[in-house]
Amino acid sequence: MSENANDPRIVRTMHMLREALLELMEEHGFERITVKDITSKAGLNRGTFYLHYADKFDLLERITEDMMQGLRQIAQTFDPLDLVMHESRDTPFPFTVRLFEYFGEHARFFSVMLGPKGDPAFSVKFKEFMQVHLMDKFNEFHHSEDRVPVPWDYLMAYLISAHLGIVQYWLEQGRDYTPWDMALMFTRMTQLSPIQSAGLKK
Amino acid sequence: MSENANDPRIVRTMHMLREALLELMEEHGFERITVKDITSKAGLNRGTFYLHYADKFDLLERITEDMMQGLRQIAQTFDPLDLVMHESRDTPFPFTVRLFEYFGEHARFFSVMLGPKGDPAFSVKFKEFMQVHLMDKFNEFHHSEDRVPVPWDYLMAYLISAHLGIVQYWLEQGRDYTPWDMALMFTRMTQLSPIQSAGLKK
DNA sequence: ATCATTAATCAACACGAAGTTTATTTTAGG
DNA sequence: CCTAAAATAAACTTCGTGTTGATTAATGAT
Repeated sequence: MSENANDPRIVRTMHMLREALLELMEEHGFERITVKDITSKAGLNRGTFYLHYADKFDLLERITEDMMQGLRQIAQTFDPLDLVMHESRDTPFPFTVRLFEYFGEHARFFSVMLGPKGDPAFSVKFKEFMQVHLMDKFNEFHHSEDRVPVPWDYLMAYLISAHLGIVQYWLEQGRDYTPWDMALMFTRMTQLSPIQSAGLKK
Repeated sequence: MSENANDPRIVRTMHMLREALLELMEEHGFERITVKDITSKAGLNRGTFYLHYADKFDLLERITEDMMQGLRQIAQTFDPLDLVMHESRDTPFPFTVRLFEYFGEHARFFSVMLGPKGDPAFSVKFKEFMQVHLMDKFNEFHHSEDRVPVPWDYLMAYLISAHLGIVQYWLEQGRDYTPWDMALMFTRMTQLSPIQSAGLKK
């Protein structure tokens, strides 16, 4: 054989461990979970766990890294032309729609990780992602430092956290709107409020 | 003696355990901390811990409850007249100033708990507090359901999370503005952006 | 200053999970 | 069918937990 990551047994085992962890996190939160819990929920031997992961932290990190990778991949497809195309119309960025679709596809992960049983460090990662891929696109508008009612960095913190809150709430509500609706909310909120807070427009 | 909570030994011990926990959380996060760590950092016998708390979760809950109690006490002093008084002027609510002073007084706690090593469940508690004591005051403006660009509950989630983000960022930055400045930021942000997002004003 | 009360310390204990190791069984694929 | 590697099984050490009983130290009232 000699193959490693392609072995169907490994793929299957890792998948079951990941699913088991997320299910347990939903119930008890990461803190209360033991490796024993994970493997018994996955129907695997406890020793098998250590064949693939160092500990439960390692397992969570691997899952997280995969999800962030997925987000970065979507971010690559971002077209700067969209900024111009959708500036004045009341339509969402296709890029943002795609993001919400991704959240929906991996709803359990994002729901747990961004929820009350989740990992606050992940929220930070997530915010950094939004800073780079959503906010920095708008920073072209930011040139003059004078006469702004609110410091620029605080406005950024405000907006990023606000957007995170929207995603969290959407997941909590069981995704009661479509990704398209949500992306449109994003667009509207970033176009109506923040620009005025920054003092760039009446 | 027969006194209980007044005994200076108890007060001293509990205080040292609380301080030790917060220091350790800053370093390693709650998850990695053991009761052994806490007591040895506090310079106390491990058995002493169990004289006062059931486990490390219990300890954290007690601290948290005390802090929330402090917040609720401040919230009681809120004067509805402030809403009218400060509506059009560019001045912060005294109530909000007082809140930021409180965050500053207990900066270590809030900084840790709302930070990447903190407890996401606390952020939820904190949001609930803001919902009740900040947002619900403004809900008078909300009467007509039709023709709003963004659903009301999503706007609330947006605003609350945004405000939380401001507090978090302020603590991260080492409180580089005064509580007065911060409260003014709150006032400006809630007055400039959200009302327009709600479609109540051009 | 003395003394009864109670907190804090110390040592020992059983228990459970962690992480490792070795031998054995099962499974995938040439 | 047969080989390589993954999964299982069982044993083992280590470590933290939560508890208990005996001892020492401190507090506050007399």
